[in-house]
Amino acid sequence: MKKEVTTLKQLAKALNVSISTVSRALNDHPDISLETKDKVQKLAAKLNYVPNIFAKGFRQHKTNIIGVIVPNITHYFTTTIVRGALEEAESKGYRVIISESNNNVEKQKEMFNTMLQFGVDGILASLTKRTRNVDYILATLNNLPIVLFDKVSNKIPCTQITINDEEASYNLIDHLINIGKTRIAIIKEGEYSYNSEKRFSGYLKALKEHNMDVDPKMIITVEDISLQEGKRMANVLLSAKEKPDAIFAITDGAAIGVIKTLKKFNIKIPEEIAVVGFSNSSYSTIIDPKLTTVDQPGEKIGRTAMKYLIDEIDNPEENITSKFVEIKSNIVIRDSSFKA
Amino acid sequence: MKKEVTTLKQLAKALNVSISTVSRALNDHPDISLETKDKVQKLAAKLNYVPNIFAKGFRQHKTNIIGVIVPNITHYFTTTIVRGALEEAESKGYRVIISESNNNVEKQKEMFNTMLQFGVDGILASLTKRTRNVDYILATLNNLPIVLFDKVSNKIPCTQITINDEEASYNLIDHLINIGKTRIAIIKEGEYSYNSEKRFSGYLKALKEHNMDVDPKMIITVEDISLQEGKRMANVLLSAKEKPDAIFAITDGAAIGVIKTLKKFNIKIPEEIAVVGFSNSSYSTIIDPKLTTVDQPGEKIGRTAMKYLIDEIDNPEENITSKFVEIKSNIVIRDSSFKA
DNA sequence: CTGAAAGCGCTTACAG
DNA sequence: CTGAAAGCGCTTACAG
Repeated sequence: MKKEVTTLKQLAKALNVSISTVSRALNDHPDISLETKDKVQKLAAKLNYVPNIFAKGFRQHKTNIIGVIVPNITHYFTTTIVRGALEEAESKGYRVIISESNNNVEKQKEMFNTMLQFGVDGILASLTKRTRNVDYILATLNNLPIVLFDKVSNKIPCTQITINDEEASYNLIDHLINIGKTRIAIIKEGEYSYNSEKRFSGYLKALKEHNMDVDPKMIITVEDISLQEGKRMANVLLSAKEKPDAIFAITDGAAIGVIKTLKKFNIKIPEEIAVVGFSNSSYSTIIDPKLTTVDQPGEKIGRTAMKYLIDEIDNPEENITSKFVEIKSNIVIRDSSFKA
Repeated sequence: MKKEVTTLKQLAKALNVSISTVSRALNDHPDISLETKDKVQKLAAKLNYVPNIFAKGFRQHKTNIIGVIVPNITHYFTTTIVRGALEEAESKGYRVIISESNNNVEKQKEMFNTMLQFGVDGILASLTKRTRNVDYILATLNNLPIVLFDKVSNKIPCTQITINDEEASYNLIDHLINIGKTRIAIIKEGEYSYNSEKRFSGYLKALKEHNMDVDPKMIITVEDISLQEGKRMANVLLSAKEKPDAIFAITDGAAIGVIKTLKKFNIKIPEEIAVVGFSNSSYSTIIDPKLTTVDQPGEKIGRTAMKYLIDEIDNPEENITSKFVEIKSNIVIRDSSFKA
């Protein structure tokens, strides 16, 4: 079905010049006379000539395609990152192939391979939560620039873009302490989760700096954090002998689960128990009370990551090195922790 | 930086056979002896040979890449469609290039052109709301198969996948009437919006079939429907002499805006005023009361659309024809319209 | 059963 | 200032 498309050959024939000349004229090569350039370009425009990117890329070992791998494309935060990455890529003449790993390590491995096979110029990836084996990623890194974002891994020596998880988390807890909370619980994931660990260490740091005790009963670790787990773990926390007066759930989803449970028991938020989340997802203003959380600038993360990647594609360096870039995020204080 | 990759040539040299033979052996061509196939395939595996898809595609005038154009990639419904489309495409050996038109007609036009230039094998698109000029799409359609989904246009003779908007909307209104509502308002968009019009006609149809009057005061049309507009328009409806006893907002976002306003005025939902939306977005269970809405099976829409597209790519037909496919959606009754 | 050769559309070092 | 030729990695009709 693909119809005939104008080629250099046809232009050359119509104008009685060589293909080389047409190619140069179209690429504005300095050698070509203005006159020739002019007539070539006019005809090209008239015949709607578009270069065959793949012939070109094939020739130059470049496809102008960048692969993006994300664990779950339905997450709002992810889509804002993708949007930023797309904008940046398109403005520089690149196209983006997207794939979803569904948090499945096997699928992720397959993605890296097919991306390589499809000849992408570089890969932007956020890893699945449980990425243990990174051998194939290291192997890929030998062939292509890779930039990681959000879910990164310090086992991979490449550029990694994250937000200031630890600092933001510290600020959240600091805020809770400042409004008088003294018994702050956290709902987090295990040490396999990069982001969770960072947020947890921000939590610990804040408590320590305020000389507050760390009560193991107030530290809840779940396998896979979610709204459901938030609900469940709020129940667990409420059944403690000494209840918390604030709960930090390391994702908005879980924080919303917590709020739902607290509301069920008619617990006043934030007076009896304050709740804070992380992400500033679009849910955070739908829920009542509106959620205090950390605003993660997704588009900026996406743009920044793509910028670094394209830069590495354009200026290949021999030695691959780790580089950690933190994007600043800010806490957004709302009714779930503070009533004006 | 792109490193050396194993090629047919290298395999041929190493095995002392011709490139043709290697190519055939790898493609399991019946002419080749089992013995040869075996030794070629073994070495290929050992050297980690992956075919260069672009050389192949270039040769065969096929890229195995499909372009997907969506108005806004951050919409949850859109992401579920994309997920379905990705799954289907990947299972058939295709990759997907995604681009966002940001509901901008100029950008959309550019997308179609660069997709063409990048040599995609087909395009899957959801159009921007205000697509008037479709000339360039018709021109593209001459070169490539196009399948439209969600935001479609009957001005373009191609396969179009939507949900049963009219029917679903009819069912919603029917439900409201059955629970005793008699004064049902609708918040919709103008006639430039395909989906809005369909939903509106379902509304009218239901009223008519129940012999209910259509009160123009109960029909609110906004330019661009959103949560904010939902809030605003709920205020307008509340200031009417005769208030509605149910409000149908044609998107969940707007319905949530309506609920927020009603709650502000302490109006009982659903007793005084019931609220229904459309989409079954993830917000619909976050809001209190949970929202009655229409579940749109996004993944199925995506899978179906991609299936049709790939089918058209594989079996090109000479004459392009319109084909309308409706995916069934179901209403989900929740607290905002019915208290058990 | 295997190979030599042409060609997909483009760029570019070389020659003039 | 312009052209002829090689080559990117692959497939396939043709020949043997």
